[in-house]
Amino acid sequence: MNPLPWVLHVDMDQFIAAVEVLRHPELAGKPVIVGGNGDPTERAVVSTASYEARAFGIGSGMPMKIAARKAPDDAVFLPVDHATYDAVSAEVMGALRALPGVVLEVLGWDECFLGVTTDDPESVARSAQAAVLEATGLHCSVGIGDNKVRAKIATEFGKPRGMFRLTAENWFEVMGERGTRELWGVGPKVQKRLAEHGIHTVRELADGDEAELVAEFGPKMGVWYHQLGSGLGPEVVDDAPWIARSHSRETTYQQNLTTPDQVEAAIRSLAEEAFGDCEAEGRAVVRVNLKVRYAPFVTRTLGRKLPAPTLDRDAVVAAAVALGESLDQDREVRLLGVRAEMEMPEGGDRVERTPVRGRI
DNA sequence: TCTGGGGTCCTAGGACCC
DNA sequence: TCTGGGGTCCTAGGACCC
Repeated sequence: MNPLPWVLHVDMDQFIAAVEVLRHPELAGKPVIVGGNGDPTERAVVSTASYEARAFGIGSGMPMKIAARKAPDDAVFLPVDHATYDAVSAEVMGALRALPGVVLEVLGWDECFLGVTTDDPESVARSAQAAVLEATGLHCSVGIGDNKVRAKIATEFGKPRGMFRLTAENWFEVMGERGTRELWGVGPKVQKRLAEHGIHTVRELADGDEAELVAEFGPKMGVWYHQLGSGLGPEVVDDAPWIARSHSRETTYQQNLTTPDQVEAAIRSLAEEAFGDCEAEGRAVVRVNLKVRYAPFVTRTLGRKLPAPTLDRDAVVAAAVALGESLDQDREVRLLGVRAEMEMPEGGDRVERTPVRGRI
């Protein structure tokens, strides 16, 4: 057989919960729920629930208060511990990067793409699983594809601890009759808009009229969604170091902010922290955005380009505070974020990327 | 019922210039 | 007085992902 280029998608099984069980073995077999500071009465959401907790209908993204109502008496709530997950993630990536002949692209704490040219991708997948288990004691699933889209989607069929191959050959057989929501990059809004055009399944999307999709979603996304229906996507795994394009800070307040003074103090503090990330990288700030959630859960964004790229802390904070003055002062603020966008890296030319957002 | 915090990228529409 | 088309930049907002 001829060696061919393959894309493998490696995804840790219930990563955060598994890390917690690893260091607290007595939790094995119990419903474990990790989120916020571990107090289920506070405003926060679930980061990860163990398989035992999922059996009670608890899942990531769910408010902790709701999870607490669904959870059985022996459930364990734990705080999110970023530093530990960072460290374990680095071990996982290190073990995978050491596999012979692979290019590794990190997607998040608990997942990555591996690019490899081989005539036996399943064998590479087994090696990857063994390497991760050996290095960390954790299990992972692997999707094998002829591009990133198919590899990513394949992983779901391999969970837990398994693998699945999805290519042009079996794409429609596996995905054709499934809903568009199962595609990577199609969320609830796009699913609904597609349905309004009579497109409900993956096959219907592939067979859809591209001009109609472009009219609905614009020149880039229209074409992208159409191709997604056929499982088409980028084939190149890129190991270039990831460079952040923006930094932000966001906080949910346990009590709503009700006065202009409280809002200003919050903006000042968040802007200083976000600026600190830019400063640490020595990268100038070009614009400041303010993201605000009013009660009940309405999001507003305001932004301002700075007169010139700057590393002046006071100028950045002042810009954020000035934006805050145009907020609706009559409404209560529950969650507030400040985003400080940074100048693009030198050279400007950027790798063509998957229009699937959210790198980390 | 109650909804995190970190990101990325795309689009619409207005302002402005030639 | 009535009026073009194209390009670029900017702000605001939307959608999605982990």
